[in-house]
Amino acid sequence: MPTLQDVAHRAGVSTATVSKVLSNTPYFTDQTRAKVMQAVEELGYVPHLAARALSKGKTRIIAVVFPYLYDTLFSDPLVLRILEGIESETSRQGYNILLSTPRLNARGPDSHYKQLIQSGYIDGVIALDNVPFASVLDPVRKRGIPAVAIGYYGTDFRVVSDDVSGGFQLMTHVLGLGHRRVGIITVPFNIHYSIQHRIAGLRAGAEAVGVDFDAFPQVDGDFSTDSGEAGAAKLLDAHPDLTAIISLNDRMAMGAILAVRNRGREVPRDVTIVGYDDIPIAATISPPLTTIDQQAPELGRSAMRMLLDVFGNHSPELVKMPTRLIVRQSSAAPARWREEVATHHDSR
Amino acid sequence: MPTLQDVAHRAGVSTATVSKVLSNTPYFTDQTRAKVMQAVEELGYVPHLAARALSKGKTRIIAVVFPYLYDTLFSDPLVLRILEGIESETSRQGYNILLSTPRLNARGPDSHYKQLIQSGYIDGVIALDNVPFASVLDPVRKRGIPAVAIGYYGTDFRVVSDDVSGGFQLMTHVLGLGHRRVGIITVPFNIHYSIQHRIAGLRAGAEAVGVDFDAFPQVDGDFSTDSGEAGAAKLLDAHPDLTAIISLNDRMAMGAILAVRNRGREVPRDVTIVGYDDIPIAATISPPLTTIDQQAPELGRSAMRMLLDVFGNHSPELVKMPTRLIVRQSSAAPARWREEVATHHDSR
DNA sequence: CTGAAAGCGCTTACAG
DNA sequence: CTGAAAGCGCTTACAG
Repeated sequence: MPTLQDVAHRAGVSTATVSKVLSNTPYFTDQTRAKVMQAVEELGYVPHLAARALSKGKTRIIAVVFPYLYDTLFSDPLVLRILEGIESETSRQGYNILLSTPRLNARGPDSHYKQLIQSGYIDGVIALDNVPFASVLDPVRKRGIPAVAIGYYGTDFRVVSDDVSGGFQLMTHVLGLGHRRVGIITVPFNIHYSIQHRIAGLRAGAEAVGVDFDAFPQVDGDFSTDSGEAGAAKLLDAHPDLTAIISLNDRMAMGAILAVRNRGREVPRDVTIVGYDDIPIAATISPPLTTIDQQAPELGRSAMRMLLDVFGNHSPELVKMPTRLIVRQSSAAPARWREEVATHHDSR
Repeated sequence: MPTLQDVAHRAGVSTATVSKVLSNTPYFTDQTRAKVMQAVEELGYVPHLAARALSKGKTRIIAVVFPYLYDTLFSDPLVLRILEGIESETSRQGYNILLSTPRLNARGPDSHYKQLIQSGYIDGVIALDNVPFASVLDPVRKRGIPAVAIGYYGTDFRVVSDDVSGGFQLMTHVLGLGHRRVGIITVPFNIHYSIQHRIAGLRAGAEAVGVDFDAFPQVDGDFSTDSGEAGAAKLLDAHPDLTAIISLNDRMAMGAILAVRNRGREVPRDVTIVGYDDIPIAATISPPLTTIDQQAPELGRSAMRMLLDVFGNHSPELVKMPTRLIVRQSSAAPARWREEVATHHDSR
């Protein structure tokens, strides 16, 4: 591979000159500039990034860190959407993505990851950081590397989805349809900060309509479809009069739809089901799912833009990404069910 | 950050000694070894990867290349599963993943990607390479970087799923249930090599049972759920007597289920639907989908292991990953439908 | 068994 | 406007 030296020789100038011309320093004759560019062209010269990294102290590599907490990391479509957003902005800016999925437990992330962070390979970090018991950003902060978190934790510079508003939209939609017996499938608080905010939003939504949130039965799932099915089963069996179930992610909502069907009822005729996330599949299942769009790709893009701000020594403010209620066919007014319930039961 | 020099000073030895001790060269007093290790410990020394990369010519960075061809890249669950496999093996071996998603068209991949490949940052490449008109591995080959393709194209060292066998399993399963009027939803040949092989497998399966494959109607989709729904609609409207539809991916199969329902029929009672890929959602939709498991994570792991072989100057043979037929509730014998069809129609 | 020295390919004050 | 030289932090023949 041709080096800077080779280019310098062929152009008849010093390596310093080549370097400066290539980095677009001003104050150069058009002539030298042309000579250099021609030599670059003829030799097919491409800068050696490791060498540049060593002398500049900058690698143009961004570590994208998704802690490997649950097995859901690689089965969660949301992760891929966020990655898509980060990638689009990152490549547009000429940065590269080093994908890191450290194992994380209460004692912190694994040592291979910690070495990577300290290795000088990384200009900046974008991390999903949403668990209370440990942060993948601890070693990053210690090392003084610019970092942005997508989540409620770990650093001053953060991008979050407006989970409170999402919860609010979901609850007011369901109550607005006329439902008053609503079950909720959530996830243990300590697993995920976002969930706490979504719950707060649900509560605020109920209060706004003048309904007692604490009267609504809740069960815990673990994000998986199976846990949603089990949770909905538990809710429906304990509270047969429920007309709606709010699930705090889409996959659990899909499980809830199955549970409703298994009990010989229909969605949304008998029970309204709403989810959260708007994963790609949500629009195409049957019935298509009413849910909250988090704008995951935009979350990722926004994080990368914020990181560039941090590079520039700015102190960007928290970005709170608005959520959007996506109304599809899985939610409907409860009226019909109430009218039909008597005859429906008789006909069995 | 402490450097090798700092460690050398504190341990009272030369940098050469520190370097060699750390790289586990033999021939050292236990004493010097201990002194060095202690200094490393006390200083919290971590090697600077860019410096090491420059002097060794090795970065321990693997580029994982997913060409950005269709928008399906980031909405295809299979991609995430393959990435999961690559990641697990890669991190186990102490390598890092640089994720690259070059834009690819007939003139080849974009120039940012080509620069990256030539930049000296990359020790090896694992690429999804499955389109006939251009290869992301061209620049890699030119640069002489070791590479493994997951797919039918681009390099001598390849890992593929046994698509022929997958097609064979699918067809013999459907025919084995007794179906003889089978529609097929595929994708234009020129988009994806795997599809050609799956079709060949379908044909072989039909021939093995003594059925004329060419008598089965085919329509083209584009991998999306919507296209599957449209395709199935076309098939069912043109051939109302079909009792089974084979879709060459799961998302199109999910669309096909919708199309069946929209026509007032049921899966699998009236029409059997089978898919391909076993994406995570396939098990949890209603009815759960009969499909082919490609073992995507194992495909990824296997590619990384093969790359290590190539690093070691071996010439690994093509790996053909076996597929597994996953029988779920979306497929059933057509008998019942045939018995009921008359009365069923009358009752409308 | 250990060290001095050159070199990996770039960039960047510093001079001129 | 251009260049000589030092330096980024490591590794690796080569000596001893």
